[in-house]
This record gives sequence, C-alpha cells and structure tokens, in this order.
Amino acid sequence: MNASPRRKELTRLAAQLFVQEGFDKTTVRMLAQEMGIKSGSLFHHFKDKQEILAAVIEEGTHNALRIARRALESSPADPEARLRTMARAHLETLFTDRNAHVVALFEWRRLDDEAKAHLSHLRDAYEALWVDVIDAALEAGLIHGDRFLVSRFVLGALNWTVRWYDPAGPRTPDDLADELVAMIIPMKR
Amino acid sequence: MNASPRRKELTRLAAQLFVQEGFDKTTVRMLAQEMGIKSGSLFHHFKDKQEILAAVIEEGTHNALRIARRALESSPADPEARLRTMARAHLETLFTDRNAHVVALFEWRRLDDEAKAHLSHLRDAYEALWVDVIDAALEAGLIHGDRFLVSRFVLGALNWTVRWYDPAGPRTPDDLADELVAMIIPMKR
DNA sequence: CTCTTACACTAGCGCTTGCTTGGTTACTCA
DNA sequence: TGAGTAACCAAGCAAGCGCTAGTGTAAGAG
Repeated sequence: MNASPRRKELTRLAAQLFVQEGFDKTTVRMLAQEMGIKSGSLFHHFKDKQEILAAVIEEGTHNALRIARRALESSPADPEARLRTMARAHLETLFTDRNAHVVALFEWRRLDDEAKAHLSHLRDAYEALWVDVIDAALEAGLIHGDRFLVSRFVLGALNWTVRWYDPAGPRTPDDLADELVAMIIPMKR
Repeated sequence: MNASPRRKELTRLAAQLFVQEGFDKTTVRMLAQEMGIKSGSLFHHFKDKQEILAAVIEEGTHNALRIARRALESSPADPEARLRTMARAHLETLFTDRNAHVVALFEWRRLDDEAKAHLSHLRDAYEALWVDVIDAALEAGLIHGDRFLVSRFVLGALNWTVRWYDPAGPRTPDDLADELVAMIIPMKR
C-alpha cells in the first residue's frame, strides 16, 4: 500500500523489536520510542498494531520473491545449479532481511484473517519457485523421494537456520546452502 | 517438582491453549475456565503464569528423552538403523505430545532465565543422543558432510514438520522419518 | 472430635494495554 | 502570503491484565 521512505524505516525498526520481544510483548509505546516519536503519533502512519505486523511481513516476503527470481534468471539451467541457486537465494534473503523473516516465520499466526489471505498469495508465489526447481531435480534423477516431502524437508532445514546460524561465525550462508545441497544429492564427493 | 495427576492434567490443558492462542495471548482467566475453576484458584497449583509454561515444556522434553532412550535400547546396532530409530522416535514424541512440543519450540523465549537454565540441561541431554547417532553414521560413511551442520539440518527438517504435517493424512510419522533418512543416505534405492 | 491439608471461591487492587481526541508545528505550493 | 497537508504531541479513556487477600468447605489423620 503506502510505501513512503519514512514508513519503510519505521517498518524496519518494528521488525527488529518484534524479533527481540515478540509481537505481543512489543507495546505501541516501545515501538514509538524506538522510532523517536510518541505512541499516539504512531497511528498516523499505521491504522493499528496489526497493520505494522502486516507491513513487516509483506516487505520481507516481497524481497524474498524478488531476490529468488533474479537469482534464477542468471543461474545456469541444469537442475543441480538451479537447486543450489534457490538454496543460496533463500539463505541470502533470510539473513539480509533476517528480522522481517523471523517475524514472518514465527508471528504469522498473529495476523488477522484479512492480512493472512492477502499475504498467503505472496508466499505461495515464492513456494511455487521451489516446487519448480525441485520437480526438475527429481525428474533429472538428481534427488529421490516424494516431491511434497522433499520440498518440505528442505525448506524446513533452511528456515530452521535462523534459530542457530551465527553470521559472525566462520561459515557464510552460501556455505550452508552448498552443504545442504550436497547432503541430499548422492555421490557428489 | 510437583507431579500430582491433577497438576499434570492442568498442564496438558494449558499446553493446548498455549498452542491455540500463544503464551502471551492466553490469559489466566482463559486457563482457569478451561480447567473448570476460577482464575484465583489457579495460583494454588502454580506459583505464577511462568511456572505453567515451564511445566508444559518440562513435561514435553522429559517425555522426548524417555522415548528416545527406550527406542535406542531396542534398536539394532548398525548406524543406519539407529539413525532411522532416532528420526522415528523424534517424530513419535513430536506428535503424541504435539502441543507441549510446539510450545517448547516456539515459546521458549518467554521463559525467565532461571527456568531456561534448568530446562536447557534437559534439552542438551536429548540433543546429545542425536550427536552420538550422527557421529556414528558419519564414521561409517553412511552420510557425508559437517557433523554440526548435518545434525542442525536434520533436526530443523524434523521440527518443521509440526508446521505442515497432518496426522489425518495418508502418511504416518514413521513414513516421514523413513523418507528423510532415505533422502540423506545416498544410493539406497 | 478436633486439626490439618488441599482446593476452591469472591472481590478487587494496581498497572498496562491499544487506541482516540483535539490541537500544534513545519513544510509545500499556488 | 495564505491555504493545505503531513507529521507530531499531550492527555487520557475503557478494557483487560497478572496476581493477592481473605474466606469457606470437605476429606483424611491423630
């Protein structure tokens, strides 16, 4: 909807607080203070607290979709490279927009039905990219198993990284992606 | 601590509500009503709301540890069987005690420091079982990769199942476990 | 036949919550 | 210069929150 630079910055700050404290424990007064305004002024930018949450999640998911599409465009066409590309792109978004994605993954349930319906479409579009890539890998005999289960397992493993991965450590997100792909592709070393 | 059957039943009900509503959104009045008492009476059983959360998580983690240990005892000794056993045991607990485990996975941050320290030990004991099994599988050349990353990926994939698995569907938890093991073990079909 | 213990109740205190209201300031553009 | 508008503030309301205090009651122990 509204995408003023001010609102974008406020959304970014909100994401950070939502991750630190959780959506429910984050009060409008905390949000306002972090933004350098008073709690009442917050409602000039957002209709209510719900809308802030929706803005955070929309921003994150939108970026994920954009990054994945661009990565696929400039990726080699063979199934293995495309699989690696998607895994890398997934982790890239996850950690450049970490706050927004942690909120999207763990505070989704706090959205009202209307926002959920709207944002589901965005998320589905993203997951469709994965399904394509995994289907191609299955057809090429690169990996084996049930297409539904494989994609769930892979996305689960990747999403769970936000719970333990430390960007200050020795491994880059690309390292993680490569390791995961190597783990599910037989006989590659 | 206290483990009266009454308290256990109250804990079970609390777990259900925490999953439905989230810990923060669950009020002591909702908890009391679900338990068939008034909100004041709740504090005869639990010192405060925090303690209910700790009780839920302790119960769940304790069961997980018990089930995994028993499963390993009666498992064949070869690394592949032990890997499958752990995966099956993990999903078995996850879905027989689903509510408690969802709370443990997604409301952990709401625990105060004291409870966190106490429960960390239980969780570490459980994860140690995994590390053993995965180390053995690596040494046997059954799987490849970094031991740290492999265990994180596997646990991530398994834990994420609570977000999409439907027990009413055609697949059993054992099916899921077997598929995951097949996915990461090369050349097994 | 008391004493104790476990469990429940009523009533409400003190505080925080999301959000509203009515008004002020600073900037833009005709 | 003056109108319009976006951004903000001070003040506070109504509702809901976790939790406490004080009391009642029934069952088992001595």
